[in-house]
Amino acid sequence: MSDLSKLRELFPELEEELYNEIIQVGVIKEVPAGTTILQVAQPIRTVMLVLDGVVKLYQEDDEGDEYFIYHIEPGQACAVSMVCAYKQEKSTVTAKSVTDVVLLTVPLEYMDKWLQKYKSWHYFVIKTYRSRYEELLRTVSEIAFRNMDERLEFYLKRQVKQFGKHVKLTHQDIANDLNSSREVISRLMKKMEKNGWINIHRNSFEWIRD
Amino acid sequence: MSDLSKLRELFPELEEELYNEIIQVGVIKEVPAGTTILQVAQPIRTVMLVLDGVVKLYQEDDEGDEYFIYHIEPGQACAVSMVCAYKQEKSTVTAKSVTDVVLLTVPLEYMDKWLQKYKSWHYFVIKTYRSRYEELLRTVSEIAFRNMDERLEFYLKRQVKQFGKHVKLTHQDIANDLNSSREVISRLMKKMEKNGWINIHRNSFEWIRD
DNA sequence: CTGCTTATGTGACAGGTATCACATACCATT
DNA sequence: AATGGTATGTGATACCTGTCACATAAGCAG
Repeated sequence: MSDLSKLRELFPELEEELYNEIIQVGVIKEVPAGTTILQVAQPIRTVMLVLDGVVKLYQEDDEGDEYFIYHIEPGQACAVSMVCAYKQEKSTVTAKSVTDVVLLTVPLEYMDKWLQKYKSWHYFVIKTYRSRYEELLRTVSEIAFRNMDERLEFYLKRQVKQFGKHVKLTHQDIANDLNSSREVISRLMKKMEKNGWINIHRNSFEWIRD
Repeated sequence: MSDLSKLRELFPELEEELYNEIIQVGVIKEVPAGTTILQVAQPIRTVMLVLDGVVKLYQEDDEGDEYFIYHIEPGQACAVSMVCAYKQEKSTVTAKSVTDVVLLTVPLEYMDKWLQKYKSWHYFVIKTYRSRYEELLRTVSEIAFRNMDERLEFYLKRQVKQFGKHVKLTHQDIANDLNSSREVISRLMKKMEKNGWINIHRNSFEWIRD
């Protein structure tokens, strides 16, 4: 399949002329699983569209602790790379490929140019911010109000939704994403297994409820 | 001062024709301090621009617990009321007037109409989302990584920045905003007073450091 | 099969914070 | 000045979760 038709399929809301521009100036990047794609601390000079694979976004603090925020899927753009275009705050957001990923990177100057030129791009940018804003609100609510067991459940469900009932993550991975510790996660997951919610395997778990 | 010139002053980036439209279709609402202005749970049919006073945005959960997110000042719009235009998720965001507030409310249908018609409105909407998105990221980072003493410091500094060195809030108010309890806040503030950061008064405190 | 590496299980303990109980202090009103 | 209502101070206690120590189990390489 050509890049053009793939773009059309993944981003169906854009204008025909814009597809052509994207193809012309965009650079396809293939990134293996586990690569750090961007960090807010470093100035970013490109906007990224995800064509294939899953990218994970998380906050990182000074001591290297992480907190999982959300996934970016094919057909979505990285709101952070759009934010970075402008002023840079201290918050250290990091994007990492969870699977092998295919990105389309566009130099930042086109971001503004296209905002001037294409209505569809405008809507796309607004849509991206809007949905990410909502997602962040939900995350705030989770951390602010819920205990670890509830947050773990919410987290696991998100992973299952993204990757299917059989999710390949160690307890340590999960603990990192929730800024918790392995032992806590192991204990809570054991409890979930006893309650018949999941099966625990080595390096993975399986959601067997709902 | 006329509404028009006030608009121009507060929202200097908009187009002349748009100012006129806003004046024509917008409704000025004066809201006393302490009023709940919007809740995501209820469908919202207007976009709100703040002309005067301070609006506070916070998350609320089922049991009525709150978590302070950010302030909306004159010259800013409520990103939530823009989000609400579209799909509605479970998260219950509430906006409340902290001081007496003057709002300009615009029926939601103009949101889209103006996006079609005015470039400046597009930029304004994007700017609003972008800055709120950044703010939310910082909030996530605070709750995820910091203990109550650090979050309290961050919170108090924001209040000081917004209202000046002398802030009128009881310990109970603060505890509500941070989803903590009065006793905890009292103890931590006592410690801050001992360290020479603040003076504690009845119903208020005073920032005396930095 | 054996041993090595990594993942998971589990008890003991510690620190942070929520909760309860109650004391004290401040302010407005009479 | 006395009273009542509200705000603040403070100890005791309990729960949640992070940490340490170590045991057990699963998979891989030889």
